[in-house]
Amino acid sequence: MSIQTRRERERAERERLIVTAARELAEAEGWDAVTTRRLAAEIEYSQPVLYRHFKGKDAIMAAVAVEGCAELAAELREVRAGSAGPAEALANVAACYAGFGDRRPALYDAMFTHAVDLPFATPEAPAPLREAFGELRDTLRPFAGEDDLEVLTETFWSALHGLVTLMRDGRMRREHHERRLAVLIRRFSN
Amino acid sequence: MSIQTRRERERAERERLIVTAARELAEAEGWDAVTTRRLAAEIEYSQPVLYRHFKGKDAIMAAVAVEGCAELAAELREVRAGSAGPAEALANVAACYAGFGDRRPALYDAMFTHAVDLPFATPEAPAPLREAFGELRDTLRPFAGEDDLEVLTETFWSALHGLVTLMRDGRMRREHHERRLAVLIRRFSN
DNA sequence: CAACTTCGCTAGCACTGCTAGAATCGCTGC
DNA sequence: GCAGCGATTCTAGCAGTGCTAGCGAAGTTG
Repeated sequence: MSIQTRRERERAERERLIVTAARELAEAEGWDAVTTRRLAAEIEYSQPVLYRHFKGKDAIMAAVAVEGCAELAAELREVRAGSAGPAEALANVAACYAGFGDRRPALYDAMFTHAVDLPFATPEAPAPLREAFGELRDTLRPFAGEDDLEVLTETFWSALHGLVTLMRDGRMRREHHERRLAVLIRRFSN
Repeated sequence: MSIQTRRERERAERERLIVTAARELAEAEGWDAVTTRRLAAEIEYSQPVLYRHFKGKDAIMAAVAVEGCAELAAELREVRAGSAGPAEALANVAACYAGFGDRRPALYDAMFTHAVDLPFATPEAPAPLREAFGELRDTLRPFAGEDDLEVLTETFWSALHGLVTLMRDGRMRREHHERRLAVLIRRFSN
């Protein structure tokens, strides 16, 4: 069985190599720069190798997206844990989310902008996605009041998502970002 | 001057023809189907003609986006005018905005998702964009309280934008849409 | 009616995601 | 140690993309 396992290990390693290369290339030069040729050159294999691991470019992006969600979830968790009280947690988590989207636009796009056939709002969604959403939900729990927590979280998430994307594409003035965040938090914290 | 004006008129007509064809094709089959070849065939000219009118495909999308904004502004204005009181106006305008995005996904994408080099949050922004934003602003004015109206409007817009895009791409459950809208409106109406 | 200007078209470039089939590698049994 | 065999990787190519150089055919002007 040794040969078999070694092959599987190598295969898994190369799969990670692909995802990592795709992600780094995207973060450095944007997704437009991530062509199958370029990516193949980066991992020092030929193009068809990519297709032995993933169904296509979109599947690679989906893998990157899952990785990104895991990272986002970790960042949110840390920030939430380091906050003194629900109000501070809400503000910190919101700022953290927005900062993440702003700091890693390509990664954020793969996660939440690019149309990708990942199951999202279902039990079959990859764990990292559910964890990231769970962080938001736990942060909002103290502020739910009579609202359904799940629905409230989706709404708050929507607002954060809008803030990130509209600002990043230059549709809203960057210099108002902090004030918009403040407004959002104030409106959602009672 | 007659020949000159006739030529300009013909040129303007063809420009409208291009924009209309692009828009209809996009709404019918999505932006992926709007290739320069396909579009050229649709208007019964050859490809290079497109480039005598627009710098490239993005510029055509931008023109479609401006048209879409004019339409959105008109819809919002009508709905707002037909509302009895600020609270109803807020609910109606929000629902109208979301409905617009959901009903015309391709058009909405050109306006607010696709990266396009239109000036947005500046005085030089095309009138339709400013009008659409103005409708939102006027709707929110009664609820500004101590918040800056411009900032508040941007924040509310972000939330609506997030609701539309995240739901449309399947990242949030469609069946919660009404409840999310209700939560958003309640949180922003005091 | 000839010269000219303007304009749209044909043909083609460099690139994209993706894939069939050849070639090469490493493992296996003799 | 080596021939044969499978699995795997590569070469080469397809059909499509946005975009453009330069030719040819109009319509316009003297």
